[in-house]
Amino acid sequence: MATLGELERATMDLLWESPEAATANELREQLAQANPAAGAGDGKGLAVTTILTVLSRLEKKGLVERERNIRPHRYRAITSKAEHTAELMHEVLGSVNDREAVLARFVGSVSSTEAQTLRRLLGGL
Amino acid sequence: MATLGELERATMDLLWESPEAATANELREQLAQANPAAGAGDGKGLAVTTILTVLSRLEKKGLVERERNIRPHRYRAITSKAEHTAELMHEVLGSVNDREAVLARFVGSVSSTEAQTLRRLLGGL
DNA sequence: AAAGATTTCTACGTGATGTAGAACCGCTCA
DNA sequence: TGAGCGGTTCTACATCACGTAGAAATCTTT
Repeated sequence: MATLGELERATMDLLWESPEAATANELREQLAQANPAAGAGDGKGLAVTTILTVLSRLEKKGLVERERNIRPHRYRAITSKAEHTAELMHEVLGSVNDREAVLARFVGSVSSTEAQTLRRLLGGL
Repeated sequence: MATLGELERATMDLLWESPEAATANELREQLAQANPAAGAGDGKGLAVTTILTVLSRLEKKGLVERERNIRPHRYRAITSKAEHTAELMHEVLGSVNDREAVLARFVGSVSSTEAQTLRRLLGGL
């Protein structure tokens, strides 16, 4: 799994929140809305081609898929954000030998309520 | 926490395994040993300046500190690899709103033995 | 002081990412 | 059916991170 740039992440966040597949233009507008052109306020935000480029790259990275049959292509996230994030965590964890040591520190610095959540999720109740 | 390049990671791995602080030259040799010059075998591997540059960057990133008072500066990792990895995991987790959803998927895709480990670590026994 | 060891500065190549113009393509409307 | 138009792909440039290292500056040691 690769690391995402700022615009890539913003785009993914929109796609992750959208239940429906979105078009590049829709995303472009949502991005403009969320990002009121901090600084040089040109009003319309990014160019559509920019969004399309980013979407293509995200597709290449396997995070996004699109419907090519309809004309304004519609894009959707392939996995949920939660799924993706969990995978990232596993990936990080997979880069070490002593996994237990890492897990120990990981759960060690979790809030007590979250620890509770974890116990529940582990079926330990 | 930033993402590490290949050489940066290799260097950190050496520092993480070393109980003593190491000099750039020592690291240079260890890297040459671990990496038998795959391809153009020049024998001595990377230049010392290369190692020093990488170490400076790692220092700037807050992963490494050095003793400047003695002459061949000695470098040491500031945190353990386990600590660092656990922090990374927390960082990833911190980038979402629905933490529980992520944790659910995370523990859901852990081996049963590892789940056992987690329960133990959580004091659930 | 000269020579050697060590560190800092400066710099270049490459790849990822932000950003977008130019060109191409299919559909609609006059 | 030809001109436009919205939409997509190609190509391209700037910036930044990282690998890599020479040149220059700075200790150490004899």
